[in-house]
Order: sequence, then C-alpha cells, then structure tokens
Amino acid sequence: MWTVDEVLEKLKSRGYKLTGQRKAIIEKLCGRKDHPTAEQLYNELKKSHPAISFATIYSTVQLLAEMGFLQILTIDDKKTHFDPTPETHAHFFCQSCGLLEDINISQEERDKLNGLSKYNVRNVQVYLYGLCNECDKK
Amino acid sequence: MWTVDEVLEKLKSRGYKLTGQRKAIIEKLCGRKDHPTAEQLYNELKKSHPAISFATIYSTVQLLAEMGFLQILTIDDKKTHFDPTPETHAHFFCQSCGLLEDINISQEERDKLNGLSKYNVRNVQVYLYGLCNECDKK
DNA sequence: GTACCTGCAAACAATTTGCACTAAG
DNA sequence: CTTAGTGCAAATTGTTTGCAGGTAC
Repeated sequence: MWTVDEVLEKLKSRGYKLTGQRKAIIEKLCGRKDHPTAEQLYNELKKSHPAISFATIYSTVQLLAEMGFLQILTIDDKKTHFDPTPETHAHFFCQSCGLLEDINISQEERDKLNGLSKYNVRNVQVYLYGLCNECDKK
Repeated sequence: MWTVDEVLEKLKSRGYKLTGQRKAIIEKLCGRKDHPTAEQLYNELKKSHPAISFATIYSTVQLLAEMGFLQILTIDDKKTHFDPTPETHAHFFCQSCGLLEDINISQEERDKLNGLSKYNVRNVQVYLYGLCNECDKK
C-alpha cells in the first residue's frame, strides 16, 4: 500500500502539478479497502471541494492507474470501480446486490497468471461472479 | 463446445420460442473462435436479416449467457465482447490495438480460481492487459 | 508569465426500454 | 388465438471532450 506523500512525490517527479484537487482525491483514496465509483468519490469530495468535477476525478484516477497506484475495475458492467490497492488480487461481485469484495491470491498464483500469455502483460484481473450469502438465501 | 441443435433444444425445453432471429444469431456464433461485439453481429446478420435489431441481439445474447452457452466479456471498457466458448479460460487484451485472444488454463488452475471465494461462484473471468508483440515493438 | 489543470456543459456511444406490430406454437 | 418476441426510435447513463478561465511553479 502507498502513502499520500509517496504518490505526490511521484507525480512531482514526473512533472505533474500538485493541485489541491489531486491531493484531495489521493487523500480520499489512501488506505481505502472499498472500491468507490466516480460518483461516490464525487459526492464525498464535494464536501471539501464543492466545485470539483467529474472531468478532474476521471483524469486523476486515470493518472494514478498509469502510475500503478490503483486499479480500474470493469467487473461491474454498469460503472467502473476504483481499487486503491495496486497489488494483484481477485474480486468477487454479487450479481444480485452488487457487493464487491477483495480476494487474496497467493504469490505463486499471481506468477502463474502473469505467465499465461506470451505477450507483455502489465496487469491481471481475476473476476468471480455469483451470489453472496445474503442473496443466495433469497 | 456446443452445436446449434443443442442450444435450440435447450431453448425449447425452457419454453422459449424458436424464432428465425434467434436461430440466425446462434448459427452465427456456433463454432466461432473470435469475440464479436453487438455491432459486429449486427453487421453480419443484416445480410440475411435486413431488419434485425440491436434489441434482439442483446436480448438473445443475454439469454445464451444465462443458459451457459456464451460469456459476456467486459475486458474492453468501450464495448462488450461475446465469447461463444463457455468453458472457463483467460483472455489477453492489447491496450493499444484491441487484440483480444483466448488463453487456455488448466483444469487445476480453474478449480483453484473457482475455490477462491467463500460465496457461490457461477462464473470466473481472467483478464490479462498489456501490449501484443506488434504494439510492443512500436 | 506560461503551460498545465480544472469546471462546466455539451457531446458521445453502447446499451436499454416502451410500445405497436408480428409470428411461433 | 395468445402472448412472447421483434423492430424501431427514443431514452438512458457513465464517461469523454472542448474550451475559457484559473493556478501551480
């Protein structure tokens, strides 16, 4: 996991400007274990930055993904979710209630997945779809 | 892999009507190794069924996915791709040119992935992102 | 001072939906 | 006959874009 300073450092070193909005987004994501959507971040950030825009959120998140600080998940076909944990792991998505949960996978497993393709693989996603316990009962 | 008759059989047994459009879509998908989008199917089907609509394509594909004959891939965040091979396997997506390729994974690996969650898992997707050889050279 | 960023609103595009008509059984 | 399925077009919605003004450095 990363720290706010670490990310700011890297942004600076790559010549990006450290704007208030970027800092706010990074702080909002730091240490999170959930998988917010753009809308969720927007609503949360509005409190401290009433004029913040989706354009800024999307562009910053894109930047963070390129720098390897977060993952953009397409597990939910309705909207993208952002995962502030950059290390490869799997995700479970409940097709009924939308529950989105991290699943740890071993280093051995990660290596195996990475080696599956003959191409230059930058990123691996493992998505499990099904019903969570709550929804399975119904 | 499935046959056209097998799918028609199952549709019938579940009380669905065997329309010309459904048959055409199923025939168009049968045995394919690529991963067409809705638009691709639409363009191909227009030749034999000039009035076919996206509504029909999307609803039929949805049906086929529910019955386990195809997978709906969200590896490309721009559009969904349909994979007529229902057995669990991985996919590679070139972030530069959009190449989308099947990758075989062993039964052992599949079992391992399926067992990752404590929940009732219906479907597993493994997406590898990167650059294909062509794009990597540039 | 000068790029780069941001906010805004409009644009975009894939998918979904409502409804009148058609055809499978 | 009856009702699920279809085609059409409009609606929807998450994300992207263009541009004028703002701000980090």
